[in-house]
Amino acid sequence: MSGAHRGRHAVPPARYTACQTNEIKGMRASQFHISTTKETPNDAEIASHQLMLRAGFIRRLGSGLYSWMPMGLRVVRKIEAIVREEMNRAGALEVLMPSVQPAELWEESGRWEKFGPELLRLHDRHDREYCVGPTHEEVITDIARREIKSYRQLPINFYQIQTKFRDEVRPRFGVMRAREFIMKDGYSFNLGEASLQESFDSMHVAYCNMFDRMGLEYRAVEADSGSIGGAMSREFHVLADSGEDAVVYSTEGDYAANMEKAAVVSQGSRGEASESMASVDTPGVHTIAELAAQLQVDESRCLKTLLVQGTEETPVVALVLRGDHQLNEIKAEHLPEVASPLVMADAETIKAAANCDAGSIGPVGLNVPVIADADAALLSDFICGANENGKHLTGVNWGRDLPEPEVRDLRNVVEGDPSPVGGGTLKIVRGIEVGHIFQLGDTYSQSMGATVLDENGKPQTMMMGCYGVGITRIAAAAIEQNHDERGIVWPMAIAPFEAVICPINMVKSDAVREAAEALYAELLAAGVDVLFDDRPLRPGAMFTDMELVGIPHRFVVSDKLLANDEIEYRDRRQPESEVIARADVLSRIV
RNA sequence: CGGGGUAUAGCGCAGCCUGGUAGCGCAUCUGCUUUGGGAGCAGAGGGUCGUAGGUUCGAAUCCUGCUACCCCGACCA
Repeated sequence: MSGAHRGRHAVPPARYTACQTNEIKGMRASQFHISTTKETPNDAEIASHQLMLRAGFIRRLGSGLYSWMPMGLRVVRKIEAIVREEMNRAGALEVLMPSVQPAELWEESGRWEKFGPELLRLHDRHDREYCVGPTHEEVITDIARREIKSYRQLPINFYQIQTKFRDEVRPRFGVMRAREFIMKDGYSFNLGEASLQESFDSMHVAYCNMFDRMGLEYRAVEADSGSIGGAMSREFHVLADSGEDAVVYSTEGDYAANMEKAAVVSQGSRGEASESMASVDTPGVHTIAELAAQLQVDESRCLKTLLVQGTEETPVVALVLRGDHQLNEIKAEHLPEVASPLVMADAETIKAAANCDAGSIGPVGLNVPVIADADAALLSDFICGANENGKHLTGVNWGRDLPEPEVRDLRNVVEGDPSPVGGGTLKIVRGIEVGHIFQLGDTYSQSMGATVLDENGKPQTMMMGCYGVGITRIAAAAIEQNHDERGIVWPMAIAPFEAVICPINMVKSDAVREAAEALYAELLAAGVDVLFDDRPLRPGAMFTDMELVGIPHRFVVSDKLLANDEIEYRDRRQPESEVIARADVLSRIV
């Protein structure tokens, strides 16, 4: 085609080259904006928030609202570039949808009602209702139903990288949980489950590629798919001690799951009853810890009984767990007998149902349905509340002193539990959720009428998958995982600059200036994204700044070193610097 | 939305208890010196003390309302 049209141009058209963010490489510090602080802002709680503020990456505008400053934006752009490349490589197509969305679409899907106050709603001058998009299922489904008419156009996967707004109850931790944030959201449209599974699998691979390239330690875990139902769902967590989620993984095999989802495999069998049931006085005992301490027994021999809201037929349900175990609320609210979302019974309800206060409830003689966790059901000669304030029962046995309970998996897994898949035992670590992929099925396509004609000319509702990545959250998560007492330690792929040149006393030494300029030119030519710190700063201030900002490679140029044709090199992760030959510079980074 | 806390210069804080007209460190600006781990000296600029009202001769300080922000519990990338 170029040949056919060339003749129409008096001058040959310019040759367009690929333009990616990374093409704009290099910077002189004197031409940039670096604003670091020595002191930690007092409202920043976690390391990433503190360091991003101190290093001048972000500035707060209002609650949950942050501006990205030039240094920080470089990180965001690099993360975006990696995400974009991996999405494109997986065959997804980039679009850009409006962030303001008409209410009508949300009414069609039913979410205008369902999505509570987290949805920021607004009116235009004609008093029409809109929302600022927290996500884009409605818009993309609207696009798909207009654009996609034939099964021949499927499968197709659209994505965008865009600002989202969620009116979080409590924004915190800086950009980790902001109200406005940048997200990559993608949506696949498929004909049939098998095709959906293929799209899902390809996204799983793409996500692994992204996080691998970013140099992050992460885990893909099984997750609860929420109200949508039994569809496939995977969360991607960056591992960091400050993470808000508990991630469970097996010491052997690939099993990994969110704590919410991790299944307990109950083992062992119930012992013989050897004691007879007796009542003991336990004045002032309200917790399992107090009970175990007073009776000199292990918490695992005690039962805790929680009353929760049930259904219309049985408004109150008792959930029974071993004293040392924690209730898994997600598992509980999935039970048909239990209200969803889970609501703990209030003091009045407890009084009415058990005739006592919260610290003294027990399953014996309790006139509500009793559902026991599998491990609680295995206990014999156990201790539990007597449904009378200040009293507990000892030597209690299922089947003898009270009916056998309904048995379910109700608890959180604990470290050392057997893995439900593939052997090994479970470990628990903290994670920050930075990605989530799941199969939506036909939830939106059904309610919004997104169909295609199949090969028989029959309309078929498309299946959908939904794939999210928290771009700005990744920046924060990467810092949580990679920092030390001096500042940030960026992985190379998402560092604001890959290397920095620090000249010593350049204002006085033309030799240092010339050598630093030459090194800058050489690194740029080699394609290194390098910052030339040409500010007239003393060395200490310069080093401290660059370590706070977290640039992975540092080259120091000084008269002393130049005399031997040497450069000092320091890897940000290493405790010491080393002197290397001038000629070896490139070998350290490229 | 419940519970707790804070609001004084760009940032971090003192002053408040016991009212008398605002101070320290960092940062900023000027000059000189300094230059391998956040330099020193000298000087300068910058605050209607969150906001509205009340008490008082007089309020940063005492009282009341409001607002904003932060922290702890139910949501999510």
